Amino acid sequence: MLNLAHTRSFLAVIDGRGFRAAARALNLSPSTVVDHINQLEAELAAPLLVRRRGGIAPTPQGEAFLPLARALLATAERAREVVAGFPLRIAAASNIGTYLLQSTLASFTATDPCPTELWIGGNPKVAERLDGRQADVGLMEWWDDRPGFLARIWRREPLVVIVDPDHPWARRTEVEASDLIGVRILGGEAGTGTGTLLRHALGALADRIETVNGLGSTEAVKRAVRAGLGISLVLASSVTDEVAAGDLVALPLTGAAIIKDLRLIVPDPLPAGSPAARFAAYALGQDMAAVSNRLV
Amino acid sequence: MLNLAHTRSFLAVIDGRGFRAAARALNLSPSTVVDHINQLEAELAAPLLVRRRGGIAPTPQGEAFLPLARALLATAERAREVVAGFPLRIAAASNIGTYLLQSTLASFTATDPCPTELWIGGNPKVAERLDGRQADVGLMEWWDDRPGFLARIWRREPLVVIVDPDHPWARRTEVEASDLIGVRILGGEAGTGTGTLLRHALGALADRIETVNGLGSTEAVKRAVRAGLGISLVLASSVTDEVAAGDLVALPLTGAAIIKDLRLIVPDPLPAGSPAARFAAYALGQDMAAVSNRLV
DNA sequence: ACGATTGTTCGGAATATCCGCACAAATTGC
DNA sequence: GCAATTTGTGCGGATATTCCGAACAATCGT
Repeated sequence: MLNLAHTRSFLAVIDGRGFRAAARALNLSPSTVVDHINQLEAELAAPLLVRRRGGIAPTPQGEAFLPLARALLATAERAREVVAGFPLRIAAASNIGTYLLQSTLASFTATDPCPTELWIGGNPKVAERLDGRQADVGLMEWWDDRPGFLARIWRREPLVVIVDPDHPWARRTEVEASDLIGVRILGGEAGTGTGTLLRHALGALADRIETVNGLGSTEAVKRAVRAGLGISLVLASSVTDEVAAGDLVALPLTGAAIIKDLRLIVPDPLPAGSPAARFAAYALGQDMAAVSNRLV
Repeated sequence: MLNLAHTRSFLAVIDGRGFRAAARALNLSPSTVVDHINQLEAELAAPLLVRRRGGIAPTPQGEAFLPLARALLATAERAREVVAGFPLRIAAASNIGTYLLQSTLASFTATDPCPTELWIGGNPKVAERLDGRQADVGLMEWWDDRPGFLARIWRREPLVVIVDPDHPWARRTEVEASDLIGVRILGGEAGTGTGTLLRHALGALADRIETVNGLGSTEAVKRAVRAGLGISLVLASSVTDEVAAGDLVALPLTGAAIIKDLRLIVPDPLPAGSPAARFAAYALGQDMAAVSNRLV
């Protein structure tokens, strides 16, 4: 089978009018270029170059091969560009995508200027997009270990209790898990990420909490809390602005700290050097392949 | 650098809708095909195939790569065809080309149907064509060891004395070298292949022979001998027809047999498997590479 | 005639290729 | 249902390829 590296050497020899110049242009040793040409000639079973006193010249076969060789290399280059041109499609769960990912993504694209597409939606939708290969990287609050993917914990974000500034707890510096009993908690209903986490953290007290559902987004929850409709548990990062502005009060949970493990998911045969691999390496601060059990 | 063998495996997997079928089609083991796809994905830094329950499917990148991969393989194939389509250009000295080569060439093209071109001319012209790369193989009576070529003795043909049927020697069965003294010999003048050979074989008697020049071709020599203008020394093979028909009498030389070494010449970096190499191997009954000191 | 340059061969270390085997998961057959 | 088959995959190692530095022959410039 024809070898593109050998073909490239042939073109370099023609263009550089010599083996030495070709070797210099390709960062190879001259003897390697000689090897390449010899193998190319053996492969095509025809002499391609006449080595003569002084310079070199293509044989008729070499002359005929020349445009095809150029086409070959150009096509290979175009293939690389076309494939590399595909944007990195990130799918993130809404609060991750809205509050946490932006800065990471901005600094990533600053160091690695590859086109990216960020899609934000609910956790199940993220999983769905990963499954349907509509996303190259997923960021979500849980992962169900379905096969064909690798999952790593990206960040461990604590949940904080948020109350409106007029709430009785507004002056407190922390909240005990047991304080949550009997209080109306907005969001965090059973089945959601936060809800599951909440019930798990409270243990035996889990069935005595009171949650209100129907509030889709974190933004809606925040508005409801500010309106004094109840308290809530959200990612600390999602309320930094409101806390700074005095619109909301965030209180850490003590006794049973609730940590949300935010996971980064990639399809398992993850080609090394691909945008997805580069982003994962950047986000995790380490190469994903380091912990993968596959050749990537 | 992109690898065409890997690319071919990719196409085979797509076309065969699976790794196993691809491996079968390419006479490879399935694990090799897996390797190829993995390396291709690493090379292009993008996933190309989704391995799913049952079958496989190309990713968007794979879909985009597909036509380029096909173009790549098609171009490589066309390159091979174009280069292979060049005819084998044989240049032969006139008597070799006229009397000896025809049968060899005919049986060669019967076993190896590659397009051939036979050019017949004088010995110096043959060397000239080799030097100017207008011939891929040369067949001639001597070789001056110019660099860049390999020479092998193709055949060792004895020269015979030919006389016309009415000549006093016509009833003899052989001729002594010393008999040639004082006899008018047509052709064989100093400087020609036969002339040099003749003088070398006769040794001390060399300066006592009488040659007539001005007869270019062997055919002209034969006509002159039949006309009783003198005798001559020619390749035995060049007069088999006339001897059989009784138009000429051929007599072997004794005492100092004159053997003409017919040489086959090819350019030195002789690509293995090329038409020239195949012809040389066929004509010599052995691979030229076996005695070459180069990688061919 | 001399050194500088060029193409080449040679031997070796690093690397890639390819396969047989074994395993896991999914599919098929009964 | 459950075993048998099929399919993709990971692993280890025999084999081949790749690539280089060093040394050499031939050529060119001056």
